Amino acid sequence: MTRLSHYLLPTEREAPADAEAVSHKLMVRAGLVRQVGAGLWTWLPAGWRVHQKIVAIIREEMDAIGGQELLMPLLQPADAWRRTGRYGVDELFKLRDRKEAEMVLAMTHEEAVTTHAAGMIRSYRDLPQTVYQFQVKERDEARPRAGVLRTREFVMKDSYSFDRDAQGLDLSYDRHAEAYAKIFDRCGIVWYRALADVGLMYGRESGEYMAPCAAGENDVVIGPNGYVANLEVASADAVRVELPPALPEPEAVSTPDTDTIESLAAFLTLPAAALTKAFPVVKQLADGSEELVLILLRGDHRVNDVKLRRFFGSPFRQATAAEIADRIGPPGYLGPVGMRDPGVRVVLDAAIVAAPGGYVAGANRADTHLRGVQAGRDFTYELADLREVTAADTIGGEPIRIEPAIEVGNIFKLDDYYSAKLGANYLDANGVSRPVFMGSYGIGPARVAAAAVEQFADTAGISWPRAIAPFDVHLVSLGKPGSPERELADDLYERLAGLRLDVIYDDRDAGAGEKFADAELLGCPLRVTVSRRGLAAGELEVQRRRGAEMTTVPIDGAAEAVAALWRTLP
RNA sequence: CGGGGAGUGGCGCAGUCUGGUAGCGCACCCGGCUGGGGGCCGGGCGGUCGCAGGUUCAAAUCCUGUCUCCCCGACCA
Repeated sequence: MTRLSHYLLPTEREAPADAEAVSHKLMVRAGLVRQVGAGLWTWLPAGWRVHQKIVAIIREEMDAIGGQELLMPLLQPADAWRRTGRYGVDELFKLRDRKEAEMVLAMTHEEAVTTHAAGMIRSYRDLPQTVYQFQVKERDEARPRAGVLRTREFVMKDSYSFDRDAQGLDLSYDRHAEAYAKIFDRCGIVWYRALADVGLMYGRESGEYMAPCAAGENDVVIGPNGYVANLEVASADAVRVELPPALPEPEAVSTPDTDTIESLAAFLTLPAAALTKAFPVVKQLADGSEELVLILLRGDHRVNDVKLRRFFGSPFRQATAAEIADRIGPPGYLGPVGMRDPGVRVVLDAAIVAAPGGYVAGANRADTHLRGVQAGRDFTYELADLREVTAADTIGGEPIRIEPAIEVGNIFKLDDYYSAKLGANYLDANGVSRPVFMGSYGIGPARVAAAAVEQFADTAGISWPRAIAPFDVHLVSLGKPGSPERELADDLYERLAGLRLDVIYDDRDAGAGEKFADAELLGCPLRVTVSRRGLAAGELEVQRRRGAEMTTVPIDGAAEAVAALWRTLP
């Protein structure tokens, strides 16, 4: 019998002073987690029950698509990480053993699993395979934050698929996508699958599973017809803008002390969208060479770094003041026409040419801008979608939303990136050696829990989806030990447990208010109250946590009635 | 990594400017009352004031160094 009088559930009336996120405050207050250090958390018994319920759901769905559970070590030799090029990653914890051998604490397990694949998979007959584990990951985060949302150590479900070729990988990837949809639906959270950046090191395709919530660190763009994309990669139609007519040729305008878009717009009494913003960057190529590029955007738009990096296919940095002065013009008055070095490459954001008319651009001379500038006629350019979507944009004429969200899972097509580097090859039916095609798929159970807290909390506390609540029923007994209502509660506990419900039984010698407040804080889907009052009336009070609706059930057959009600809950 | 803030009993805080016996609320322990929204009365326990060094007759308080934690941003294979 799980009695609250003997259960380690240290609830707090007040949240930690330094907590900001709702999930951080409530998970601490409800006695689910306690902090050990920055980004390092202990899961207390009730919190661990939530975590393990999420794990159980994931395990069932991974098994359902043929996943095979295994366990790989957290502590690993550095060698494989050097070979995949990931040893230099800042977030990777590095250490030495007593023999001074270089070791790492794994942040994921591609190196280990691919090394195993290289040793165990020989023939096309050995493929496909999918393995998975629940294992701790270690990341030396620059800034852990928001309770268990962003930590340095956390359990991840990571799975890895091995296929003969890209088509096989596509199937494994799709099967994971189906499993993930079931997992997040079963966990009862609101989620989106978003288009995502694959990063520089990765292959073809990836998806991010995003749970919208206020504490989210990512922004997702949600449009019509199921369009959902991470803001990093999202595209949309910019707000239309009325432009001044194009002039036969650019015309210089004196614009003293207008080196910001705001001041220039005010000076010319034009909307910011009728101006152009010049953003000089330096593309950094793998061979160490660099190239100065001028990015041109509408005045009301911002550069999206991820899009620009993808466009270049390489990292970039902002140009230095010296580089700008030498080859373009004075800061605040940059533009594509009349650059000191006319050979500087100009890349135009697609939103600029979407509207006809003449733009204003810097003249590359102090205190001077040009009016009536037309791309193509006045300068040569390349076109690319490089701007960050704004909430005012539309898609197909429909409005969009931008919501903060937390990434609870992701799926990647790695192709042969790791297998090629670590020699994971097999012989095909013709005896030809080929690299294994891999996929990598993660879910963070802690983030699923935190997202559920964020999404459903109210002023009284947490409101768990029933599938991942620490307990199904919070049984509250009022009255003194030894009283008839206590005896009834004891009996009810056994009956509910007999119906395979998980019950937490508040048998403490405490006031009703305290017990109710703790029950609402902990957030189990049903609260059942046994009291003298109810006993006299022959009924029990049942409160649904979500919405706080009260009902009563007759004492006779109460357990069955509670179980039936529980099955109807979200 | 840049900026800002904070370390005083389990939690939340005051005291630091202006050096002089370490306090408050909650929690906790004991006794009693109460028993449907964190109730009441009485009596208690608990703190090397993050750490180290210095100044001083005397340091939570002043000085130096250091560690840790939080928030915003950058970053986030």
